[in-house]
Amino acid sequence: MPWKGEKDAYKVWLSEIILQQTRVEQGWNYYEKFIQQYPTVIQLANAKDEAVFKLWEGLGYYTRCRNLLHTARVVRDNYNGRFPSDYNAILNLKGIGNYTAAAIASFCFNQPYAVVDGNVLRVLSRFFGIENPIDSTEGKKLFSKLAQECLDAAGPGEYNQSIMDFGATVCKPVPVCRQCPLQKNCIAFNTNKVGILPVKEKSIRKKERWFTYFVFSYKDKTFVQQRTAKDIWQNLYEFYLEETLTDPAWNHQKIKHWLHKKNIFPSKETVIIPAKKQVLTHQVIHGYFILIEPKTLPSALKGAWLSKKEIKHKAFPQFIHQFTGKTNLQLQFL
DNA sequence: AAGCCGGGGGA
DNA sequence: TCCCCAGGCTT
Repeated sequence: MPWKGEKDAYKVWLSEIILQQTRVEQGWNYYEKFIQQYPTVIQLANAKDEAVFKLWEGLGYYTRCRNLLHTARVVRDNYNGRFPSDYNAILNLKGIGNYTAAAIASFCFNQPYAVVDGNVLRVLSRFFGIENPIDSTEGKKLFSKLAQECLDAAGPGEYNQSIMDFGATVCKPVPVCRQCPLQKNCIAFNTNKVGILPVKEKSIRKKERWFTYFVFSYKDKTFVQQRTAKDIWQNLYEFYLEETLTDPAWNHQKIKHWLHKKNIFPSKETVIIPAKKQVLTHQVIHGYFILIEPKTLPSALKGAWLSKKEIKHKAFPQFIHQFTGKTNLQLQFL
């Protein structure tokens, strides 16, 4: 792994935050961009929020970005720009939970705290044949206690790296038992339960939502607004949004009617572009982009009219980015 | 204790 | 499709 042996707490922290629920191949370019742009935690702390969100754009779980900024500023202001080495002090920083605190404490300061992530849960549940659900409260307690007991106190950092590497390369979701050096003592292997471990009890129900984005452009500017509600994509930007519970099935007649109610009159034929659906953790977003050039500037909209250049510096969710970023047709329109 | 938060890739 | 990813915060 590219970060092997890294001791700089800023770099370890940054990479751990970026890699939370994120594959290495997906997150590593972002890590390198961040380090290049902000080589020290002080420089990150001094950055403008919008610039950091723009750098984070596309990574998902955007509260991580908000917490990243917050913690960088706490480290700058309360810890003289150096990460604390005490486990509980690390744990108290925003965006850092049990896993990340143990990772920083053991990798950077060689303290005896066992990491428990998806890899570790898989390895422990299989090797010891534990069928308690890993997402139950008892399960979490049981596994973190067991992990702590297994920890090699002589080299906690190296032990933590090793068990995660093992889970990532051998004891994978679909494991390579044939190559496994622990096969002989693995309870799951010997009782033919590799396929059912680890056990999870909760399954996520996904909610369907329909987003119609009206892309208003007037002269060389486009209307955008920032998402502030307690909902997905907080702090990111978007176009004018109309949400429905079912497929609005837009056609030109329906749009004309909708615009008329809002006292908006297009100067030319509108364009309807079905969006590519976006699957999130708890919901599926479907929708449309409807391009409109009004005759006069609609006054009722609460937001900003920005030029193409200004829009480039704002962070948008991937659902919108896949639309603004791709084709020339849409770029010309913007 | 349960629900919520993105986006991508592999089987 | 479904599952998983070097998880954490809010209610």
